[in-house]
Amino acid sequence: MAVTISDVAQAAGVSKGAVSYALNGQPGVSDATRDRILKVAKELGWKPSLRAKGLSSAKAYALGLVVARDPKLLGTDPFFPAFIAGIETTLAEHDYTLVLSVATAPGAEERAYRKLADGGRVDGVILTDVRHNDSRIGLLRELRLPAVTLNRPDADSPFPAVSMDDTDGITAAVDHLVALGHVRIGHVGGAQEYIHGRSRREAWEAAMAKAGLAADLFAEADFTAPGGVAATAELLRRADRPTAIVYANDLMATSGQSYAQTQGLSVPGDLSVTGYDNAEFTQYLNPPLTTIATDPMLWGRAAAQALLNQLNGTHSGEDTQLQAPVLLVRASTGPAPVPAAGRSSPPGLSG
Amino acid sequence: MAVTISDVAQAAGVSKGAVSYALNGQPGVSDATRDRILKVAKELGWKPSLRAKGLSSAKAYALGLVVARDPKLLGTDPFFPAFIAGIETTLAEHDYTLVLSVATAPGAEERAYRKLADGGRVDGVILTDVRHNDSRIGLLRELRLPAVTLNRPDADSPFPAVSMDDTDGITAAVDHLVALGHVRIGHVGGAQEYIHGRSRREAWEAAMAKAGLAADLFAEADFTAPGGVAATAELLRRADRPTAIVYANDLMATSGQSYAQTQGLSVPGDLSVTGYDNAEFTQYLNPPLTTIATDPMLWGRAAAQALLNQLNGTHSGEDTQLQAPVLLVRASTGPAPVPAAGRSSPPGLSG
DNA sequence: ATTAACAACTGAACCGGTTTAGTAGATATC
DNA sequence: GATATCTACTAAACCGGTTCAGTTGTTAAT
Repeated sequence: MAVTISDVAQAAGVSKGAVSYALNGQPGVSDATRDRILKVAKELGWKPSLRAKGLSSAKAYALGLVVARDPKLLGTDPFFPAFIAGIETTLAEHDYTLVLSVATAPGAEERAYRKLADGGRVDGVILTDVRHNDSRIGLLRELRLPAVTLNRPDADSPFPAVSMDDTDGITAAVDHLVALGHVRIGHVGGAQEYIHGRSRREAWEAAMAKAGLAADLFAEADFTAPGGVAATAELLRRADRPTAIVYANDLMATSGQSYAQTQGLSVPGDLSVTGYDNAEFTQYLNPPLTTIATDPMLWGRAAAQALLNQLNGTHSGEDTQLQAPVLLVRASTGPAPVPAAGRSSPPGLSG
Repeated sequence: MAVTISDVAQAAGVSKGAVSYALNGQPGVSDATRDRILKVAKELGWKPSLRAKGLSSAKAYALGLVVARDPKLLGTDPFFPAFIAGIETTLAEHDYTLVLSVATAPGAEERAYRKLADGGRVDGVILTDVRHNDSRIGLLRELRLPAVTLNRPDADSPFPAVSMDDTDGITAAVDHLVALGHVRIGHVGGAQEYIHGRSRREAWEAAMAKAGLAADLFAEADFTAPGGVAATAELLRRADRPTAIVYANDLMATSGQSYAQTQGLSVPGDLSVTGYDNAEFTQYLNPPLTTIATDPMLWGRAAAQALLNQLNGTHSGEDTQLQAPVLLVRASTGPAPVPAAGRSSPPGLSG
């Protein structure tokens, strides 16, 4: 068997308690004794059992993350891996690990949170993809599970939030398009059930209003590629079809751009396109995608830190506000097309 | 505080031991008593503490996965999210959770495994991205941490493996290109340090040999987009440049295709391209990418199952062999170009 | 000189389960 | 009728830490 605290205590000629004090830097042992104990512990290669520690101190030394996504969609989202990497960089500095749960089926999400809470597997969870009137907030309160939310929920939430304002990025995209002479700038939004779906649409509306333009070219989609195609098709069918579309994420922008091209439109000649997230593949699209670069890793770091602070009681009480994302201009945006005399539709869109 | 086994015992008028027997379906209690105990437990809402269970039964009820990747690269890989989702579907049926570790810095990988092993945070780990002479195998043996590897390591490994043969997919891609009349079929390989990097190259070589073609158009890259660009550039600079390139993954194929297009080559007119993985965005490329569709979710399921089997001693001793991936033909592959008389290079490649 | 305060430790209780050893009562064995 | 066997249970040890309540020896205060 592995070496335990008793082995160390015996080898050092002290009691278990003394070893515990020595290890945890608590008073109750002299410096000389502490050094001796630590030396013996090192020699024996003692690694305190997390299980025993957890039992006696009623902590799990783990944080939970439940990702609710269609598995098909999961692989397409560049956010999570980087976000998780960010969480890890924070946890690596503390004695915590990350327990990841993927809920693919409906209903599985709540079960996942209960599973994490029930046996005391985690000390707290990070809530992503916060929804309008998110039921998870009540659930977590009922389960007495500490949490941190990504962005502040619209419903009343007792949990600290780590926010990254969408407004600036979307505003920058709209401003960029306006500067290029675009007037009919559409928006393909993510599911409005998600607060980041909403906030991006609201940011688009606000930016349009600021520019004195009507925000009437909106199509709701669901952050997926097929959804992006459908929403793009809908916007392009309109009589006053947009000359530019601001998408709520890269995947929809990618599929939307691809769809427009198959319809005979030139990007950016006939249609300018912007994404959101700066997924790496977007720079290899044809044309490379103008998009908004967020920093998911930083977000992960901050969220984990906020949760740890809350757990050890050093939470400031204020939400963490992260730096706003920046617009990356690439080749998918260009000057607004000059309307050709006597022809209102571009080729390929006659249907 | 939460309700414990003692509360249940007291409420049911039995000893703690009886409750434990009743809960775990062990003999030692009559059916009548068992029912009564379970009923009381349910009424009180008792959820046995995983921590206590873990301490007394010396189990963590968790599996570990260490992902060693540059954070930049992480978000681009469609494999992991789906793979993890697969692991979860298996774990959901058992009382296990997944502990995820992301190692971004060099050296962090070994630390991550040690961290998981030391405190007894996990009962076993799943090893992905197995490398040539992978040092982790010795490490895990030293740490006495059970494991399952994805694909069988080339070095001697005591751990069961879950394998998905690359050969068939790559062979199908080469055959497809040969059928289209291609003769100079190159391969942009992943890092040859990885056994899946090697096996894909070997599969390409074997398929070329089978078709009576020379396998001399090889360029090693590293599974990243910039690497794909560099390797593609190298192949296209050759005097006998390829008319088709089989890439070891989608990301390199994407960036390689993009690079070829910027050099004035038409895909597939001048150059046919195939990927590997079937990342969702590949169908929205311009042209959509011919690629090889694996099933990472299935792989995750199988790996988790194999590890659980090993942990409870029901491991069969044989490696699990998964179904081979299939070729998805899309528009990035087409007939080999007919050499134009008097011109050996296409436009744009004069430099 | 006496008491108080304190530092440095020990022994034991405790966290919430599992598991072993033991016991009482019923039933079977000869 | 004495002994063995089985069932259904209990009490207590145990897992490996943390922490509380004492104990001892030393220094400070009066």
